[in-house]
Amino acid sequence: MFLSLRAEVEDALEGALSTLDFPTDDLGIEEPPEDVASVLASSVAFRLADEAGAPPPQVAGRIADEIDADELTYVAEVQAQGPYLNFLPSDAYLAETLDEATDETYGRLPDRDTSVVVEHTSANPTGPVHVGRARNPIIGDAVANLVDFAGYDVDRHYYVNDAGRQMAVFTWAYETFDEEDLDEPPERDRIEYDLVRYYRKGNAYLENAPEDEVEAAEAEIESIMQGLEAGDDEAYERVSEVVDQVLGGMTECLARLPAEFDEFVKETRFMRSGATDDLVDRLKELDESIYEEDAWQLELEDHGIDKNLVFLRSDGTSLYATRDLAHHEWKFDEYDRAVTVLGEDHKLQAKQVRTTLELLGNETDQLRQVLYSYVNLPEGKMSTRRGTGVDLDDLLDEAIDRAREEVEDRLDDRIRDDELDDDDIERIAHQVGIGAVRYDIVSKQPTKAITFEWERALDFEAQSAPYVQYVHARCCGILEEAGIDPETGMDDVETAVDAELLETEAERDLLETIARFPAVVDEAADDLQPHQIATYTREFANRFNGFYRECPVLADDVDPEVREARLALVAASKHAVANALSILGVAAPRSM
RNA sequence: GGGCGCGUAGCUCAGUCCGGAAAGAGCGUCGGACUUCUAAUCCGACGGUCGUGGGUUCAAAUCCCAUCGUGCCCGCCA
Repeated sequence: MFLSLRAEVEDALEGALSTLDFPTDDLGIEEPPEDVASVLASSVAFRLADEAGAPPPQVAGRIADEIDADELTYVAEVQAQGPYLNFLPSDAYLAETLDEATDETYGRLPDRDTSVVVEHTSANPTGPVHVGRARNPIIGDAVANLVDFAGYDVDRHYYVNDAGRQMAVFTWAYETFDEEDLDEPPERDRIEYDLVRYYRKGNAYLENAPEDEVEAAEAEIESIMQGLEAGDDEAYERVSEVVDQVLGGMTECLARLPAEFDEFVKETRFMRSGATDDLVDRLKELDESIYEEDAWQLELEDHGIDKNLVFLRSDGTSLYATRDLAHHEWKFDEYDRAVTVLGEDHKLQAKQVRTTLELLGNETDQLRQVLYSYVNLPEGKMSTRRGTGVDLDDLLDEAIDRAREEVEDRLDDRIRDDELDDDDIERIAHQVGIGAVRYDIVSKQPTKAITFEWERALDFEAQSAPYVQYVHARCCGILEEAGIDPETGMDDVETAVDAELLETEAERDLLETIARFPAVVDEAADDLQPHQIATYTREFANRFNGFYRECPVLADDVDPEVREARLALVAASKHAVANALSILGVAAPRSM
């Protein structure tokens, strides 16, 4: 609805400016500050002051006079306030918003008939997911949800690095050592916690064992890598035994967030299919290709990249980057667009990949990269190989535990009786605990550095998930009290209500905020920035709480018609906040 | 040394791409509001030369230049 209003304002303003013989290239349309009653404004009068030979307020006045608001549907009035033009919303605007928003899918944009693959997480299958990389699945999942909600057909991919040296090391260690060689029991009863011990053991061995033993081990590792390169089934199966098990465990951990995938794409796939070999041949043909120090590389200096991209080692094996190029060409074949969420340490590599894909004749506009910076510990980086770091499972467990304590404490303090049973408490603890962890991460710009601290990560105070979740619970509470089941009975809400009955400022503010939701989705999806949705949920919650304070819905002294209108407003609010939370991947509790 | 991020209240952050209305939240501090549709809420107060210095503009947190601090990267690793 906001988008229609905006289009209408643009048209009207453009018309008025051309009638007055002013240029129309920049309409200066902007969103006014909060304390101004309009929904859209324009500062165009500043720019026109010179040309008009009059001060901005006078110019604004002339433009306002030129627009006949009676001819506009969504604009009730155009006011010149000083140098600014303000467009006030009409009742029709609010009525249509209310009508649209009482639909469950409110905010979802029309299908664009465009497929998008969102690749995220793609952590090496070496062990438990740690918090250092937890931003990736959380941001990645939210980006995928966002793009999906914005009307694209989305597939979620996890690109599995199963051909790198570390997987050969892991395979060798898994085959070489036995349970009794390991120092510690698994930290948790799940397969990746068990197997990571072999990986750590293998790495420690390679660092500390006598030289001749290390050499023998290296020979074995090398033979695994050569086997993979040759597309050898036996090597592939040996590595897969480790990869599939570890990945299975990691998938369970990620599912707790929840972050789920449509497909796990292994990089060995592109070695076995011959795609990597073909790609190497094509790379060799490029003008930028050179053969130096026995290795094939690409000189990208002319394209603003100082570092050469080696694509074939002197021993004839490919590199991660080579396979990733083949992987990207495959994605371009299968999808209209590709989005990759990756850590900022891959930035240079991402640039090389993009440039090289372009040199190979690909349309790289369809590739977008979302970069985030890692979460570090106060004492430094987290590492699976060294076993330093906080496991994501532990963080989630702790968050749930603290949320449970919180629920129980609050239950004791409650003035009202809430009929929360043990299942409710457990459900709320999960929704709030995990929601808080996700929200904390997804609500910030991904490029900001984060240092992990328990207290901060587990802060449930306002401006975090529970604040927004509570608004949803309040909506559900009102609906239930009115005899409507928020999960199944939302169709029972009377939607053909008179929006003019919503006459208080709090009601209109809330409705205007609801009206902006689809526009927020549109812009956030364009920018691939889910944190814009989080910012919106905060504003929304703020507005809703204002309404909740000022406007009783079910009280006895509320006029029945006003009651219906307010109930519709609550239903609309419920949909807006539930959908916004679902984009963020944060649960929307029915009670808390 | 070079490339790319980040720097806004004591703390954690929106706002910066696309310049406009005396800079917005939350936490913390202080003071208020539960016989009311759930107080994980709300209301009020205190708190800022938007890292620093220049420039462009009618207008700069936002654009340009310089500078300082900080993070990441600069492997025939992934």
